[in-house]
Amino acid sequence: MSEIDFIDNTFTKYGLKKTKFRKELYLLFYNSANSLSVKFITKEFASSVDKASIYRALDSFEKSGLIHKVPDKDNLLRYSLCQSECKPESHSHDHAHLLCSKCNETFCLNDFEIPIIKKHKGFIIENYQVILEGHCSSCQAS
Amino acid sequence: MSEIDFIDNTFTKYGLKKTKFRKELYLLFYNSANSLSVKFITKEFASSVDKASIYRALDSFEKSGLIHKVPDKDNLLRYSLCQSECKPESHSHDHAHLLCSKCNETFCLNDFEIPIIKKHKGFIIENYQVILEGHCSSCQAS
DNA sequence: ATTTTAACGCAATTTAGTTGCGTTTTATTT
DNA sequence: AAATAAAACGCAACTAAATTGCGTTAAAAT
Repeated sequence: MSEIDFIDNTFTKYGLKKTKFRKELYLLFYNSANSLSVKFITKEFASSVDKASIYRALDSFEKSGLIHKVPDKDNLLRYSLCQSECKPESHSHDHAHLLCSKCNETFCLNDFEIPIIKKHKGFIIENYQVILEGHCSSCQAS
Repeated sequence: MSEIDFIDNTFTKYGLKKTKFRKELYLLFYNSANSLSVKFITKEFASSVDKASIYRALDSFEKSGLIHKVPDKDNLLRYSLCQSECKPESHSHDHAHLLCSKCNETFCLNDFEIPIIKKHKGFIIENYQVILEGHCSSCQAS
């Protein structure tokens, strides 16, 4: 199945309209190894797409379970493609994220193993995330 | 050593001026089990202190190593008293935080054990945090 | 007591993100 | 294929968090 077909099927599956912009946006996530910040996405679509449309698209993608929020060094909105099969209202992303303090990128470390904990000192834990702060491979030279 | 003396010594140690507001602010952290949001702090000082002063105080406290940022459910600024001895530019908070999805509070779980990892797939990890999402004890009844 | 410096209040500004609304485009139904 | 319904769009206005400039006040050092 080609990328285009995959995106087409996915949009149909989640009842998303296939507009030029939204397909391109999803493709951007699909072809990106890392997470995408709103700033990056905005630049990518330059003046061709309004920011309101970008925010609304990201929001509906997230609600559909296509992408998920990831932590950002500056506390801004940042999203990453869902690897596992996510459904609306049941995102499950028990993998670690690395925030590079040099390039400010966020990387998903899908193979980072985390022990599953469900209770701790009276707290009921439903979901958790591990944020690693450091330097990514590209930023270690400088 | 009384609280007051402790705060006095700490302020001297880090070259912070002992103003009424800043001493009260630090005391607020000192007497609080949990983290404090800017909204809470603002309410606490009502109209007596300007928000600019609050933000500046928090910033200088953080730079001095007295408090550290903690994650917030709504991505807002939130701080917690440093437990270990932190120095400017070398905060180290390898403990977990629990974000309660009902009351939106953030709790530091200082006794939550995390295995120390320093390298992973080319990444150099300097610091990390674990964010647990769930319900705190007070919010389980409802 | 004087000077220096950090902290202050107030107001204006910046920036991320949201909302309202009329229009366009996609999907559905006839 | 044409008409209708529904989602997505652009534009502009708006909200709220956080920051900054600046003249004034208060604490620390001389």
